[in-house]
Amino acid sequence: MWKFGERTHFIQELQGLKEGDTVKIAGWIYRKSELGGVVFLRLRDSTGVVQVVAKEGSMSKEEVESARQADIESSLLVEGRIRKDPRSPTGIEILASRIKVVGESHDFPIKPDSGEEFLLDNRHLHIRTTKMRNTLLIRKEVLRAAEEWFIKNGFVRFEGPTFVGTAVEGGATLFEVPYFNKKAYLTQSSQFYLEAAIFAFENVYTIQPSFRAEKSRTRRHLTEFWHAEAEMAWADLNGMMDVAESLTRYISQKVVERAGHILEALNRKFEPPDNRFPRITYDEAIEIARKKEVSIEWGDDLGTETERVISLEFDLPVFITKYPKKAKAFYHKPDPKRPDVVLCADLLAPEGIGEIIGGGQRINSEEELLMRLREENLNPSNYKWYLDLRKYGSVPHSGFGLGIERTIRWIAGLPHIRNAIPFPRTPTRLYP
RNA sequence: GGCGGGGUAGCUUAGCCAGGUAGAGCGCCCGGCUGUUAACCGGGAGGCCGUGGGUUCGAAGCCCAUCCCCGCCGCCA
Repeated sequence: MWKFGERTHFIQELQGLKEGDTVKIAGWIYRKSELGGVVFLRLRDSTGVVQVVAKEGSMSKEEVESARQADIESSLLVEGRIRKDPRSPTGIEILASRIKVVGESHDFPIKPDSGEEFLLDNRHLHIRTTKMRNTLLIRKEVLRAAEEWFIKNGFVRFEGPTFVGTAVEGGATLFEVPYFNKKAYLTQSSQFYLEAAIFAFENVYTIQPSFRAEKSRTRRHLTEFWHAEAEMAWADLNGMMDVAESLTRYISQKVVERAGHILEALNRKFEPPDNRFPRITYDEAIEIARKKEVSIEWGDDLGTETERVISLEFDLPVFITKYPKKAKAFYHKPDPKRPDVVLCADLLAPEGIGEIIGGGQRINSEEELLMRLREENLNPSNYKWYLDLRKYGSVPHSGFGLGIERTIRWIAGLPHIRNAIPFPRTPTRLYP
């Protein structure tokens, strides 16, 4: 790890040292307790926490006093000797010979009993706390594992634009932004662009933010969320589910493998799914829901209640396939054997978390696509380039989008999706 | 868009139903303590009870309006 400034060791590296070794460490005051002439500082850096002891004998009275004046989150440079002492929280501590306050901090606002809204207003400071750092380290591993799976499986990374001219899905809510003398929108999915990319690279993926201007005040919605999307040439619905399942399993296994200790620190007992994910049809889902006395009409989209009831029936993530055509967006390919349903699949995470993946097989014939656009009262001229993709060597293809924050929420067991992202954006939150 | 809950000290909140001088814990400030672990002990400061109006001798509490926040449903990842 790169070291800058005067420090000789990261805190994690201290464990291997001998009693009496001289070190210079740098960090922020995590906790402080004073007792007469002794000041105990627990100093945190990005690798851990260690107790620093400031007392007369190894420091002047004035230096001890200046350590006493330093409050929580002050940044310090500490020079001292290693001491092994069972009274220290980690069994090791530093008897300071010099403490330099680099940046003062007075009355740090984040306190143990701070409320949710206060913490969100102070998110720029809250991310320093143990719980937030641990949560964001899980996020890091989820993103890393996702990227890694795609690379290992030969997918080509491809980015769609953030500014777009038209909606991907008719009806979905877009953020409008001024674009010189035109109107532009923030992308809500890169799907269409990935569909263009398969003709060049076959199997492609992207991991980038998507934006939805829905006033959804729930624990599973953000207006800006990170979206891992994949699109595969020649893949049918089952091929798509194989990819989605392999990716999801890989992410959950790698997070446990690399950050299992962090999940433990978050008090999360998480078993990565081992077995093959069940795949049930919409029709079967309706049956299960009705047995659990959820009233639902065939043709309705599955509500949150239905999804929860179904996901609680399985210990594993479960795919629900073949929804009624009218419940899904126009680009889903109707089942040739049964045209009132489409070849789509949603993946529901266990524990009532709900949908983390949505996808399916796309219509690959221009005629069929035009027909569906007209059925949905959409203007084909708005989809000119998308229709073009069906004119020049079209192939069967499928794809899906995975919600990164929803996946993090599931794996880390978070009550709310907003803690799965450093600076959440919701209908009411644009600060900090 | 529909339904429900809530705004009281820097933070977390009690008090509201049954109107009568606004209370606690934490934090903060001062003092004490040479082994603290979210230290402990003593003292202190800090509130137009979201905002505007009404009822009343008297409103944090009742009534009306309004702003803001949170959750659930819908929509979705």
